[in-house]
Amino acid sequence: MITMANKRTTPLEHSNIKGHHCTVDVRLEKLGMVPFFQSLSDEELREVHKKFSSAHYAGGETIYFRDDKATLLRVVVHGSVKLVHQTLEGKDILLDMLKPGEFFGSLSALGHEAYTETAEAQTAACVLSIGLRDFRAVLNAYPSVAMAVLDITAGRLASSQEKIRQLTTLPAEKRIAGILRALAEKFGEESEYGRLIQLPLSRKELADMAGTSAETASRIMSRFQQNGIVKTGRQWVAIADGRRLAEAAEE
Amino acid sequence: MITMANKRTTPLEHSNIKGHHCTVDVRLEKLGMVPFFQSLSDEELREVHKKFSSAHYAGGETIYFRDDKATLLRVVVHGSVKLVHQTLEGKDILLDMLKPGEFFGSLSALGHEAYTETAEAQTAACVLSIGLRDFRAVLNAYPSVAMAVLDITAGRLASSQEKIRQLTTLPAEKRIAGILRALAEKFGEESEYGRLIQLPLSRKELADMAGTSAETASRIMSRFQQNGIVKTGRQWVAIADGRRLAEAAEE
DNA sequence: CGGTATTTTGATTTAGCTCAACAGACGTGG
DNA sequence: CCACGTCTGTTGAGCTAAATCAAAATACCG
Repeated sequence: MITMANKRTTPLEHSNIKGHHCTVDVRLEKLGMVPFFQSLSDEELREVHKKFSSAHYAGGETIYFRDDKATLLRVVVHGSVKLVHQTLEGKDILLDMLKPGEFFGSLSALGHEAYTETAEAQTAACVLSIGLRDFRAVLNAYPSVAMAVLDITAGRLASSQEKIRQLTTLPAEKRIAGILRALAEKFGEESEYGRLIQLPLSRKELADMAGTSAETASRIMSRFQQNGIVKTGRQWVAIADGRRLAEAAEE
Repeated sequence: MITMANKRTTPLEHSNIKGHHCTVDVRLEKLGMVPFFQSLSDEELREVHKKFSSAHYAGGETIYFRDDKATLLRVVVHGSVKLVHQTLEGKDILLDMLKPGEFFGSLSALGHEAYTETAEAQTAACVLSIGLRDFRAVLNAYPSVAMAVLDITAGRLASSQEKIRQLTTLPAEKRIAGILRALAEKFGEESEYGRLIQLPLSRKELADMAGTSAETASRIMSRFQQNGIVKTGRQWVAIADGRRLAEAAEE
């Protein structure tokens, strides 16, 4: 249970992780928690782990840019990473926010393709990476891993199509409500304000996820707060009334 | 080169395929053309083919409904199939249009999941299907096939995210222009009208692909026709000036 | 030739964008 | 610890692309 004296001070836990937290032990442990490596034995896991190298990023730091040559597949070990499509006119699309255990980067590229999005550490983050060639070798060696990766990718495709549906059929308010629900599900922790989304989450980011403008996102959040559905401040959001939020997302 | 006397009569070739066209020979030949089976030898292909059964659908016929229990993976052998998200208010989202060699249906479901979209034969179509369990066995037996399926799925995820970008950043006209380009690329054949999209393609379908209304799609198509960019009639579209269409899709 | 489905076109409405100004929070350095 | 500058968020006022509503016109089908 997180508590704060001053209502408006950010209630987020700032995990001031330093580079030294990414020890081999932590990395191995986290790698075993990655969904598609769960089928591996400790022995196999240790073998696979050798192929990975680790890196640490400060919050806000870019991990790779769109159109960079895609050579690595990465796994979030600690912190959170966001995937962004940046457009020419400075309008961003926030595609996904990843938490430990999720992978990103290149998959299909047999070699010389480029990343289709930019990856940025949202909080301080520890990330493992493996060369594509090595990863393909792992997939060949362990069909169960390949299967799991396929399942996850197919799942992401389904979510992406669901998002298209929401963009074309739902008004901004319902889209935001849906996004808040998903974020609370994924990053939420109980707090005195309700289910607190453990991420620095600005209006602009919400807007970029919902495909709307920061102003519209702000207005909608104000309305939600007035109605007692959320409690929110600068860079943070907590769900005060999940029931009513679900209703607001209702179609 | 397709020619027609009357300008307004549909210039589409109506492939009046009958059930008997889906012979074993044709099926085997087509299966070999499927991207993810290309790595297999004739021997292996014949073996895999045994697991498939075939079905024929009339144009407009539904192959499966959203929320049906997902048990089969299917491959288009002849004709075209469209994948649609139907919403409560009758607003459809056209997710994809598939041509021979492409697969659809369930992938990840290890068992008791449901289809996330509805599949409908757009023209008369011949479709092969394989039980999920059998397909997983094929993937396990032939890692190269699993790899190819993963590549294709990752590619579809990228397209889907690209579509999200277009929906949130581009005006309807540019989205339609982009869609016409993609369709012409995939289904186009040269004709007296220019590159003719070999599909029955209504304004409503275009609208459902672009996430706009049929009226808006109609207005945009009229404008394109006035400018000499396309030639179009009831249920058909041909690209008269690919250059200018590309400009219209420009961002 | 009548009936139906598709497309076009017009008129009106509106959600949400943009522009603009302001206010609150945060951090930093004095 | 306070003053100041810089972000982030709030709020208001118009504006616009596109939705919706409503006919009419055109193409296809038997």
